[in-house]
Amino acid sequence: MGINERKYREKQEMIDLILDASMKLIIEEGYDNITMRKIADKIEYSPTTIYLYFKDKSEILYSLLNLAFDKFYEAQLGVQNIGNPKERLMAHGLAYVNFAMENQHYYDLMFILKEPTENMKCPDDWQTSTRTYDLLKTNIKQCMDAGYLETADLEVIAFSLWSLVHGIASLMIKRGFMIPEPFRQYLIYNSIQYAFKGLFIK
Amino acid sequence: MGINERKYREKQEMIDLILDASMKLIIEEGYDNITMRKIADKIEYSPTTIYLYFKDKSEILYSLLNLAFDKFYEAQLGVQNIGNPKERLMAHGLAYVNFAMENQHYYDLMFILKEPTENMKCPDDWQTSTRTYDLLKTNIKQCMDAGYLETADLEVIAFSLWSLVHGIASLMIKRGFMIPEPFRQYLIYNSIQYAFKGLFIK
Amino acid sequence: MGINERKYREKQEMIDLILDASMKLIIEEGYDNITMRKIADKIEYSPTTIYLYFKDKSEILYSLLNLAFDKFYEAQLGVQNIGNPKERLMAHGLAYVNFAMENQHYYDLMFILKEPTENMKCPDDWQTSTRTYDLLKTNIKQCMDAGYLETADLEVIAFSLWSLVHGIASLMIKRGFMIPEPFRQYLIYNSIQYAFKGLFIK
Amino acid sequence: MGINERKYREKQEMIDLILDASMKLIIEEGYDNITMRKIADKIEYSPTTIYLYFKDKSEILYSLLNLAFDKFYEAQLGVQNIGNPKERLMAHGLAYVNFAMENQHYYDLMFILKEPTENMKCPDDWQTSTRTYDLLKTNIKQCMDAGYLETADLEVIAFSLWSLVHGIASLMIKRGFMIPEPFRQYLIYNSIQYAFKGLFIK
DNA sequence: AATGAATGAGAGTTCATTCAT
DNA sequence: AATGAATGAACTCTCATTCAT
Repeated sequence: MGINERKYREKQEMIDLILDASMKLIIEEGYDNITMRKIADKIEYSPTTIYLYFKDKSEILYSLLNLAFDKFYEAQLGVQNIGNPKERLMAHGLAYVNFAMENQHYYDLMFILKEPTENMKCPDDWQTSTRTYDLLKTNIKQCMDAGYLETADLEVIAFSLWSLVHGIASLMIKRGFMIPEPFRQYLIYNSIQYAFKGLFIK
Repeated sequence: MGINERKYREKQEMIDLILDASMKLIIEEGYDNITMRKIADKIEYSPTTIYLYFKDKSEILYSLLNLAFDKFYEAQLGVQNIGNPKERLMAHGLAYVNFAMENQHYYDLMFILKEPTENMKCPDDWQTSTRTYDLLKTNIKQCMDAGYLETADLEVIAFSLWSLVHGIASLMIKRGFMIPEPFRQYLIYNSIQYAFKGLFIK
Repeated sequence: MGINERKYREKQEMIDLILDASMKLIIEEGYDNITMRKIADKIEYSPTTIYLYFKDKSEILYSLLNLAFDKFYEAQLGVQNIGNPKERLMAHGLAYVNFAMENQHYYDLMFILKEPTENMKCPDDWQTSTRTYDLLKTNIKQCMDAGYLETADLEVIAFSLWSLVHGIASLMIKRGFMIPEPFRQYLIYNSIQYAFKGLFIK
Repeated sequence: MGINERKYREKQEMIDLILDASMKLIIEEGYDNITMRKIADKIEYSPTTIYLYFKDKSEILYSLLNLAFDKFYEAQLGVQNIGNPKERLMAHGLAYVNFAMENQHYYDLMFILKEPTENMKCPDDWQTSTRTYDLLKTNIKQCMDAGYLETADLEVIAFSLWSLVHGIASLMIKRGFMIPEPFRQYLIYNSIQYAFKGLFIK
């Protein structure tokens, strides 16, 4: 049992090593400049070795994407223990953008880059990505029920809010480098405040 | 003079020919499936010829980007003759998203894809892209002055609104295919309405 | 002694297992699509294990070849109990082609494919393959002695007959798929008849 | 015109160069040990260059095959001016085997190796290979008409004769190295004589 | 006896680019 | 002005094989 466990652990470590290296490469050289050889170089193994742990390149990228969605989902769960629905919804928005800013490359992978999702063959895993959207809808629904938001089509409100935070996040990721730091935070925080504030009716 | 003019004109025509073909290829096969050979095939010249008009591949993409920004700017100018600032601002938002939806590949080029802007060496051309942002700010300012919007930091409002429309546009471009058509338009229109409505105070 | 015997028997079983799997693979996927990994998969052992029983891949193929020659020889022995030399010789020819048709991959291995024999290092085992030729010569000799065949150089007659049946067999194996089944049998049988008939003088 | 002609000629020369090198490689290292890189090395060009003249590897092999069939057909045409049908038919058989012996690797390509024909996508070119068979049938038919051969199913006789010469040829190619030279010729010639002689009725 | 881990060598192919003409 | 010819560098992936355990 001990032996199998160790082997399993070692296998997992190798997988993580490869995924880590791949992610770093994406960060350093961009999504479509990663090659099997570069990954191999980074982990100091031969390219062949990677194929012992991943069927092919797309499986690596797919794993990376799933990892990102998991991290993402967990980051959002953090706000769910806020009792007041209004505060919770606002916190949710902020958490969304904060996650994006702190994990820009994961966010890129999930919501900006085109290829990863295009190359994904098994879209049954889309649930991984809709989980979070459902969370948002729940929070909005509770705001509506508690009278914080005007009664309206839930889909519209949800898409509206998602667009807002996604817009902020992706603009910041793509253009943020042009905005000096203290101001960047200010802009993020107040934009969310400003837009959300308008929506609440009490 | 006549000769030089003709030569200049011919050179311009060739440049346009190449850019047109490149854009078509992007539309047909996606940004990173364009190759010099494919461009050459499309214009029915040899690959070598392209190098007489463009230093290298990235210069083509850079030109394409500038072209996109021009088209984009012009599309937005269309709403400027609306007299009422509130209506004008709302129309601006809609025009933004509509342009994005109707010119998804241009929009991609400008605001979503990573490489084109990364490979761009001379960012002094950023002005091309800020022109449009200035337009937005002007419209917001006039709304504020006319009492339609609460007085607040112009930068915050502008970024907030840009985020919203950019969010809508980019989500639709990346995920829109999952949403059936009549509902897509409904979602776009009402999301904008919903978010903007909250901001106006009269 | 018992222990050693058991070990020897086990070793033999493993060798057979590997050879069986290899032959099946040849049949299923063709001679040069066999890989050590596929053999290993088929026998549900690791690729490494195979190397405990065979020096390398070519040794497997060599063993397979020997196996084929044995099977081949035995198949021909079947006609030896026919008393009449003329009938026996004709039966021999038919048996030859029938074996080839029913064991196309073995036949391929022995007489058509190039690599197996080329890679074979120890051609002292050629005797395995000449055994059968000797059988043919014996049968021809007896036909000559019994006055069924004109007296002539035995080597010439033997080579002539071998050529005929080998020609039929290999053409059928390589091109047979183009000939619809009932006609294929007809062609095989009658070609042999036709050619042999000419040779017999009574 | 002169220029185009020269270019065309140079292109042809390059194609021939590649085909020659490929054929030599097949001779030296066997059909499935040829690689694009080895061909490139042999002609002292880069691998990429080959792709300027051939779509891919299989196109090279396909060309080689066609070349072989052409050569083969022409070799047989040589006997057609022999007036007497019987002599012509016998000469045909000899010419067949002689071609095979003198162009063993072409013969291999056409009639022995499995892959080339398997990998060929466009079997509409099979006519190239049936041309020769038709020639054989014509000669047989004329022998029958002239009373040299018993009246029988033409398909049977043709297949019978083809099998004979193909058998001789392929055995010689595969096993010929074991037979010392003066005897090899003797064997070939007399086997054909022996087998044919039996068939003729006058 | 058996294997998991690892690898070097090599496969076919594509790309942006250059050079001589 | 235009191009045909050529290439180096790179790509993903597969194979037989070995070594330590």
